[in-house]
Amino acid sequence: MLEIAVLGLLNESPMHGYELRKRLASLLGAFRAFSYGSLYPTLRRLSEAGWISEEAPIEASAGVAPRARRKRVYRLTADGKEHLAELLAEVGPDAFDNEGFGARLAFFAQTRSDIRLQVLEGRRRRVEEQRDGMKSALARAGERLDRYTRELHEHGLESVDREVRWLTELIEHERSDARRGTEK
Amino acid sequence: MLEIAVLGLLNESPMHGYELRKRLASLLGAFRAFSYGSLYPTLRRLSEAGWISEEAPIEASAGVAPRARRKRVYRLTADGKEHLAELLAEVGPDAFDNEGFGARLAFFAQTRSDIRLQVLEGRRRRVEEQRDGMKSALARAGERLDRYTRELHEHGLESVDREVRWLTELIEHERSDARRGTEK
DNA sequence: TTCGTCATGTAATGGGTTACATGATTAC
DNA sequence: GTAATCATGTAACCCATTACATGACGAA
Repeated sequence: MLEIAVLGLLNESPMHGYELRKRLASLLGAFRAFSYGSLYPTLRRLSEAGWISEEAPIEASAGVAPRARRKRVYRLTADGKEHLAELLAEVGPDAFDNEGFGARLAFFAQTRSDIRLQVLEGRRRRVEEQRDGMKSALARAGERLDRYTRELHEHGLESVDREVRWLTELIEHERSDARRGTEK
Repeated sequence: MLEIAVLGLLNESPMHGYELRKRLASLLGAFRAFSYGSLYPTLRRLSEAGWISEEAPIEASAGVAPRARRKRVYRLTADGKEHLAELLAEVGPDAFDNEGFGARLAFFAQTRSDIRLQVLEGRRRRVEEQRDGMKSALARAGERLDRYTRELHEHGLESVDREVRWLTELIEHERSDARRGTEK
């Protein structure tokens, strides 16, 4: 999750950790922020794996030892680019849960069109299942539930219902794009 | 979170762990399930704290030693009832995030009316802040965003917007209930 | 010169999941 | 008699947060 987000952002442009965190927050819509306590260790790990390179700040030459250890700029390596492409193309179960889907959608512009469609459809299937489960649970227990619990469930149901419709629109859009691409 | 959910459910009726987990899943609308790996240790902890009591299955008297260690039924103690009331009345920041609010709303029927109003209003304030943040972020970056990221943000914005309106309805309902209660 | 914010990091902790292990009970 | 599901539990792990610590830089 953090991994895919970091690699995806660094694919757009090299950055240092602090900046990365801000872009992360705005990208993921403030619903996920990630603290430095997880970001920096992740950068370390990705660097050790060879997926990103770490451009240390310029060491001053003379013996002044300014020890200005600032702005370590990270950039995606060729291996990292490849790894990111693999991650984005993984359409396993993780790609359809809230987090995984959000991360993938955020980098859809960097994703192959056929994969985009698979992700969208898988996500829709998942959300539909959730919706159906909620719907039947509500139908079964609806009368016995107190006002607040029912209200909570109904609002939740409407939310997933809206998401299904939204996904359907995205899928249709994606399909018509694909058609336009092949027919001529 | 698990603590409040477990205590809240046990306040409705005594139950054993397995059953508790199922009720938890349906109560929290399948968006949170909790595995046994967290449920049983929690039951142990709550039991040690004296908030719930553990009714071990009946030991057979004769020397047959049936070691039937099944269905440990848990029930809320007087201390536990008190503790639950305190938890539900805590209107700190935790009460307004997704998890905390969901847990509290699920047990609103067991919550004092004035606390209900505080929780609803705090939650609304929180979601409004989120909405405003998203709105201005979208206004600032909207044009530069690629189609998918924008779509994701817009859908997110609509969702929080809907939640604000929903909360407003709940609050008004709550207020009119309170009026009906005092005016005569 | 002091305050805000930029910038990087670590250690302790937390709250959970996964995978595993065991066995009783029920339905077929 | 065997499969499903009821029922309880543990150990290893994971991914993150919190709190802390440090210090540079720009603006008032």
